[in-house]
Amino acid sequence: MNIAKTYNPTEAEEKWYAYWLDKKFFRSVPDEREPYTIVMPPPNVTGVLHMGHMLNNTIQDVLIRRARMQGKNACWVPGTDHASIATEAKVVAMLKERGINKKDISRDEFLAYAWEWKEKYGGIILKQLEKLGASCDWDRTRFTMDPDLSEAVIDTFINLYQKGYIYRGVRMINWDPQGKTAVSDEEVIRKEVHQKLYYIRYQLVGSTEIDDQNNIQNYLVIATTRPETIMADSAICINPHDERYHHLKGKKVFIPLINREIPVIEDEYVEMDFGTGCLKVTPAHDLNDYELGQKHKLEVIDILNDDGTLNERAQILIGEDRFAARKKIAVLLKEAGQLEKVEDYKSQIGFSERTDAAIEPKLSMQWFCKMQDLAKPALDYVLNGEIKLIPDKYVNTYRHWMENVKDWNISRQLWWGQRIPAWYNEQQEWVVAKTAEEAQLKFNQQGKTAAGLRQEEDVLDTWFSSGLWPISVFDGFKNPNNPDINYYYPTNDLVTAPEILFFWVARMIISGHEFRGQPPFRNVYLTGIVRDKQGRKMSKSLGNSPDPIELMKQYGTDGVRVGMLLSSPAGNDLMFDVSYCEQGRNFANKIWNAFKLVSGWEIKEQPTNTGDQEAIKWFESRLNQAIREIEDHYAHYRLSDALMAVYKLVWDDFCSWYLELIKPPYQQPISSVTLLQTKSFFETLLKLVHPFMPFITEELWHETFFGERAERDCCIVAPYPIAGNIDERQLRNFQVLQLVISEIRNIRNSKQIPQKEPLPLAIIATSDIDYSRFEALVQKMANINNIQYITEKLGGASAFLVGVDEFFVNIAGQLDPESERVRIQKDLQHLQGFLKSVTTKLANERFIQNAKPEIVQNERKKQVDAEVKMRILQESLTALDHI
RNA sequence: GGGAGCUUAGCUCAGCUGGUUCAGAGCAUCUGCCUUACAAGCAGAGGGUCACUGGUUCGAACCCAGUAGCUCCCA
Repeated sequence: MNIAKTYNPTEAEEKWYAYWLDKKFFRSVPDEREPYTIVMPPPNVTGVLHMGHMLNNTIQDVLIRRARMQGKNACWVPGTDHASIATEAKVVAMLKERGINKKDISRDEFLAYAWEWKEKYGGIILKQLEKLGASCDWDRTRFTMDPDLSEAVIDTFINLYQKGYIYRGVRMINWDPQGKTAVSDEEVIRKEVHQKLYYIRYQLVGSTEIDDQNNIQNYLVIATTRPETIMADSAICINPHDERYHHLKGKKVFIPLINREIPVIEDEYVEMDFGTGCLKVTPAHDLNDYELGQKHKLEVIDILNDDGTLNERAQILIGEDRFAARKKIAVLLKEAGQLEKVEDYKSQIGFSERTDAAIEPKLSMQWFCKMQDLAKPALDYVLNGEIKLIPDKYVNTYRHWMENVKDWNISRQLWWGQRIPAWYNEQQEWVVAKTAEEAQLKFNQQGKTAAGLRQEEDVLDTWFSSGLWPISVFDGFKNPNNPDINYYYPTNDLVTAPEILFFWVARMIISGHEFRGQPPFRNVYLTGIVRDKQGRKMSKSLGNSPDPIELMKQYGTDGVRVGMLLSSPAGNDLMFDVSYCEQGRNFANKIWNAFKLVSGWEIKEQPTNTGDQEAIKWFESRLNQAIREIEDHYAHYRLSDALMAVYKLVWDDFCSWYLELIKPPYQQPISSVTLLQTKSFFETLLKLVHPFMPFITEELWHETFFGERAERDCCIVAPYPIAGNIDERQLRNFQVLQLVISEIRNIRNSKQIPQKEPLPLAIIATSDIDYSRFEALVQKMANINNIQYITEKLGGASAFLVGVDEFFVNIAGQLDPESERVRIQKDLQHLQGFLKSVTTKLANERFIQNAKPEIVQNERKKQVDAEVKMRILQESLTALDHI
């Protein structure tokens, strides 16, 4: 048999991925089988594969491959999303490099460049997923801006508008002055920032006042982190209960530098112990102030331009950037004697997820989606278990969010994306319509002019389109009754990150309910965040993320997949370290070598011997037992546990025990019956391993050792193993046998007896185990040359106890009675403690009364067992005295 | 400030409905082996006050309360 010494992943990976594609194993079309569907969370079209994708897509591939092998019609839909802000930023950057300014070109020209960019770079991440072995149905690849999907977005917008969910309004929004667009609350990242708190004097209008200390008080002091916004102040607010400021009630003050008059108002909103207790109210530039302003009907003065510079309403520092203005105004205030002091101050500031610019609260006309009514049924799906979150600790988080949901700002001041289907006339009146013609018609119907018709400039938030993903990928909007959507929807599992539970998952559930009356999926598996060894999130800026493609080159794709999964329980962060991949690679190598061993055996037509029979009988049961365990792990989405169970089954049970048990002596043939059995075991193992390690399993599957394979006889579609009968007695006997062998090896080890030197074994068997059937196995595994059954203790031998049977290894004078005694006494002591705890328990009446009968029964059995063992050990101790 | 969660071996994590002296796995470590499948390996071994303090219970890693430390989400 000509087989390489170690497994060569690269070759196998290319070969089999191409083969699978060629044979269309990933392709899914509706048929009579049970469907199993996953829609891939569409990665950002600007993205390149990172460790998070690796984890996420490995999990999806494991699930989909297992389902496929289980005979389900497995469909995994891949795709990308158009990522408005990120892509637009990339395109703007590309144009800049070519010397083109976005301002100088038309929307259509810009979009042409954007599509050019998308065609060129947009497919990278999907190609990379192929390397990972992702068995997606690539024929179904979708992009959120594909014509059909875009149309679905537009239709949905119109539909929601007609139902009254979408409205237009001036709101305080999160403005990204760098991206020059609004971003949703979820796209704002809060960070703690060191700032300064400026204490500024506002001169009172008119009379002077005398304070408690008889000082003339002709000003008040406010504390703010944003002195550059004082020009936008509409009022000063005090708490009505604040006795320090009763004298200010009904007064007016001058804004420093510009000397505009503003009133002092009262509201309990003001915290008396924060700052000075006087709050400047700036409705245009702070959310809370805006609400306060609404309540008190204050003037709204917006002094900022879209790019974050001050406008003419500021009166001073016009054209300066907000941060430059802050520094300058501090100087101006100081010069004017209005700056009392400056303190250091730490606070949370929002930053744009995309551009990292400090978010500016800004009043703006935006499109909103009312969420409260939509959220209700979406919450219920999760609360009543129709959709399961895994792990379920996220149910609470989800509920909290859904119960306190705020209206969703769906408009973005960008060009790349689906343009909002709203139309304005020259009067700034507007209608919602799919086309210009329809808009015109609508204006006319309303008796309004359609003159100067122009479409809304803004596009819709990307999440608006990805929220439709599970329906739109199956064309469920235009053709709500098409065979695909009817067959695949609702999908089964969604695998995604907890960070986008609300961004995305909640919105898919909302759309699912709204447009199909059904949830989009049954289970949401939330993966953790991939972190580095020190627990830091992997990021480009830290440079602590390994390149996945490099990793796969180095450890093999199978190795990396195993590495990713080994320590990633659902919802828990994964402290990634390459050593996991190493472990994965080693596992691949182990399987490879096991195959090398088995495939190299000479066969002889001869009956199996007893040892082989027992080993086969045992492994068969062990295998079935393991299959059940693995099933249970899968059923609970404990993928790393399922993998570990497979790992141990292959490495420990199959390689370390089974193969060693049946391994013929050097250059001796093996019985054909045993080999046939082993071959079948091996195939079963390959199938169990396949979802985790698709490549090496497929490679070995086609080795001629397993016989000729038909063209479509591949591991990827081989029927997934189903657990058969388990012979409990055989498993128990083997546990004893393994302990015996282990004890003998231990004696050999501690006594420094060479491996090659055979030893004799004597047994006092009082249990019901028929050791004669296992003689050959013990001899082989522990290098025993002679087994005797005795009834009297064997003096001068090293003795040990397994269960209630006693074993003696004659180590020819090497026995050290003293250390034996110590060992036995240690055992005895242990048993004494054990027995004591059992007997006190049994002596306790309340235990007998309260504990379940089987527990009591078990305690009695423990008592008897311990007593028997102690008697035997005691006898051994006296026997030692007679040497 | 509000909410959720975590703390078990050197590391990463299991431990379901309290019931073996229940403390477990993988990796790492140590010892001995180049034994014809595999040194990317084989055979053994050591290692923990289950964060802390109380309580409930016949019985607590598990239930309850408090304390400390950490993480995440929201404001």
